Amino acid sequence: MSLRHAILVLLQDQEASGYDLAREFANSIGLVWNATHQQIYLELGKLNDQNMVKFRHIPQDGKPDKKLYRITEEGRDELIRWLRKPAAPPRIRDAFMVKIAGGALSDSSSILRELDDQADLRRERLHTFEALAKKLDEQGRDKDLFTYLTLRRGILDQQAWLHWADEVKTALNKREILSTSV
Amino acid sequence: MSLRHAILVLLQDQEASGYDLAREFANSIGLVWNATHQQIYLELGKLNDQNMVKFRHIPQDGKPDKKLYRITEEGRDELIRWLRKPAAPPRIRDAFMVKIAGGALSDSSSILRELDDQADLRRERLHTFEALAKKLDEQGRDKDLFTYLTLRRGILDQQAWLHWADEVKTALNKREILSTSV
DNA sequence: ACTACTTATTCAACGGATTGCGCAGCAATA
DNA sequence: TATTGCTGCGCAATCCGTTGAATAAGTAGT
Repeated sequence: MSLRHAILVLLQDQEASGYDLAREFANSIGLVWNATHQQIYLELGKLNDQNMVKFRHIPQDGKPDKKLYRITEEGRDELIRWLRKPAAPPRIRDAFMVKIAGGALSDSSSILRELDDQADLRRERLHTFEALAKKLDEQGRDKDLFTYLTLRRGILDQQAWLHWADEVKTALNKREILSTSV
Repeated sequence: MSLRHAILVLLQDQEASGYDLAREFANSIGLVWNATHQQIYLELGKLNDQNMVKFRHIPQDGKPDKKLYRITEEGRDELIRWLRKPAAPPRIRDAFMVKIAGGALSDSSSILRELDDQADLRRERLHTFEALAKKLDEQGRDKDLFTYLTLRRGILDQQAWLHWADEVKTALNKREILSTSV
């Protein structure tokens, strides 16, 4: 229910087009909430219908025209109202973990292979988050404290995941050795 | 796309009714995938239409009748096929984190209040997970290794979250002091 | 010259998920 | 006695999200 609110948060700082927002969802906010461009354009349409945002048409040459959206008073009110009431706990839907839970059916080797792939992804994310956090830290992080804290969340999350992956590896290896030695 | 597979994983070990499954989704598997009873009954219906599961009707007295589902050959094949192909990365949708990212609008006190509420929840979960993991460990965890590893994932996740919460608290307190001393 | 990518928006179809409701009887508690 | 809670199943409306595609013009690379 709160793609709308994520959008309103982004529009808080600056006027932006749907395309701009889509890029931010692929980066910064994507850490915390993700959405495709189709969803974003749709939601912007609804927000506009409800007068939470308004836009102006910007003709461009060389590039297609765009619509620059900005948040309205109503939008800001709605956002503040939403911020005040407690957030619903995130619903967890992790397909890879379902595989682990049902792991007795797979063979260890295929689990380990996928684990490594996922670990590569996580490690990559970890590095980009760390680089961004470091940059913020050098600029004095108080200015963008909340961006910094969001990044920290991402960093700790990846680290915990990678740590877990190590546990899985050692557990599966130990098991492999036991079963082959019998 | 894989509520169905989570259900098949559960039906792997034992015959179960929709109600039983709903309870497991609230506990064990819920750690990793959650679903309401409506979704589960609906999905069981579809799985039955596709011959992935079959059921027998159990009349009960004192309690309403129930349908005990079990997995079929086709169901097991489908599950194995699914296990073989790589899982899509989970999409992140954390409303509370959206609030943090847009935290500049809220006052620190309301953020801290909600942070504490969430932390209570996480701490509670941590304890139940730890208790379950300990129990499994004592029974020799190799039998239920994958359940154990799933629990470990939950434990590390809660710990990382709580650690992050501490960071947020100290950061916001420091900031509070700075702003009030000026 | 051809391919691929970037900027920019939108539509249509489908499937997944949520919300809300309804039925039904038993057990326990206030 | 009234209310709440547990066991058990299901339907319908709506909303949210995904997939796939179309359009259009510029730029960068092989």
